[in-house]
Amino acid sequence: MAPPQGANPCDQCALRRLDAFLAPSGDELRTIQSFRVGARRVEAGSSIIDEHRPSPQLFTLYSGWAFRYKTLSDGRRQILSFLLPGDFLGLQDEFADGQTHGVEAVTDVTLCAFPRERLWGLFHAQPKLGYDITWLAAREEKLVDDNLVTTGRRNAGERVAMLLMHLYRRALRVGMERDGWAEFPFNQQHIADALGLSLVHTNKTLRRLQRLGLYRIDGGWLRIMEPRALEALGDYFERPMRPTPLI
Amino acid sequence: MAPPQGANPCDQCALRRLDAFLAPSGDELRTIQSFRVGARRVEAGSSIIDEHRPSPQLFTLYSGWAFRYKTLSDGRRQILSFLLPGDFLGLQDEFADGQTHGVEAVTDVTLCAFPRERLWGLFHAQPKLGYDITWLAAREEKLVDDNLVTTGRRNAGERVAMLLMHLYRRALRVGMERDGWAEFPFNQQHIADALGLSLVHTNKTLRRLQRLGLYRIDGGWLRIMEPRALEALGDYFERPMRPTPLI
DNA sequence: CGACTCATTGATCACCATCAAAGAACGTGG
DNA sequence: CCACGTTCTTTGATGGTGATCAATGAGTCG
Repeated sequence: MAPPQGANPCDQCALRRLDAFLAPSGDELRTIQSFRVGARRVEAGSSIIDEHRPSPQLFTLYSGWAFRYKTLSDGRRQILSFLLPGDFLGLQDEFADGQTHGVEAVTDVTLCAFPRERLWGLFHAQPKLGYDITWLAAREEKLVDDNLVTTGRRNAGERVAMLLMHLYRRALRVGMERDGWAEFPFNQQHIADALGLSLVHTNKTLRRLQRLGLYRIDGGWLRIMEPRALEALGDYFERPMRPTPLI
Repeated sequence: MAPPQGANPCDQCALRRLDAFLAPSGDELRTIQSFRVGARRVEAGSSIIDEHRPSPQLFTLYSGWAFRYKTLSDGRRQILSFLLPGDFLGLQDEFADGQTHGVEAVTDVTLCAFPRERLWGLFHAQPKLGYDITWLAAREEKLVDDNLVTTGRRNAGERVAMLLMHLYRRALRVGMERDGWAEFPFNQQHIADALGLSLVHTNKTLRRLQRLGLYRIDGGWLRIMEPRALEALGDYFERPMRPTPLI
């Protein structure tokens, strides 16, 4: 699960073997590798980026699941988006004057770390990588846009349906799948915090959809039994995604 | 209100005189100007970017107010964020395979237009401008993050308080202000759609906060009477923003 | 003046939050 | 190996926030 070690770690990056990611040119790969300053490991439940302290590093999530969140001062928490392998984190800090979000690991997680102060240098040295980072930022915003529609306009059943389909699709995309079951390491508190629902109501809604036979969750794995029904219920039809850059 | 015409329109850009924006180098300004293909005018209530058809152009909003939105298939609408002069629009389309958002003008609006197919060329020619566009994208995502916290975790009074402070601050920043009153061209349907509330409940909540003397709205202008109270109610304390790039 | 849009208010109801408690799963230590 | 603590899930009961329905008022335009 840990990123490769040694002289040219990015050459052997397991993520790059996935269809989900674009192959960079040799030059680009070398630049990425020289931008990289090492790996980091964070265990399940721990903080990757503190909500109120800007991180001196940027990361690409290499393995595991994480999420971005914000909390109000009385403790109410909103999960903004979930992070899977290949996602780039910490970019917002660069421009937000400290008013940003936290990132927490759901499972044990490994990350590739990059020094924030060299971000501009990366754009300068390889404009294509700058373009790719913008791409990743735009994709990330699209996720939040979708989540905002969910919390703003969908009811509980629709929210759950949308989230299950969304996470299932993303897990498949990066190979977190076996025999039609996708990794699903979340507890109901995570789901509630992502959907803007209470824990109790999240539970009741999940059970209702499960009794209808739309999906099953077992031992941290999710299987979608009725994708059409869940898509229709959530009014959420995602097309297969183009391959994206991987920094 | 329209952008300057002539040979070197960006030299006389009124927006660039505001403290809110960073001054580009001469080279950068020339590159921006050559990237620009003209101006466009859209009247209040009309569509700037269609929700389901990717736009062949990118825009910088030059004057007026607009908003980004998504609708569900049964017509429920969620406003994702509001746009003010200086905001850059259409970037997401570049990477989203058509699954994107619409943009609609609240007031009459003018825009500077840029050809999408030359975006990569811009990054290539002037990496600094690529960096700036990433900056703008990250700032935009921060707005959506905040709105997601609002719809997910704030109650009606908190939502309204947060939105009023947010829009007031942003309007002041770009000079849409006179004697402590900020432009406020929104109707209650806009506010409801942005906050994930019904029109009726939005009205009742607005009236309640107004009766408490926290703010006043009159003829399309907003005055905040009790900024501290609104900030505390919304649990939303925004620090003054650094100057941002202007493309 | 009539048509239209938008703001306002009251009445009713449902979805979801909150409160409370018990069950299931798991790890730890006695 | 079992008792116990911890975490997570599940269910029932109750209440409130906000949705929905309905209607009137206010302002504007042709």
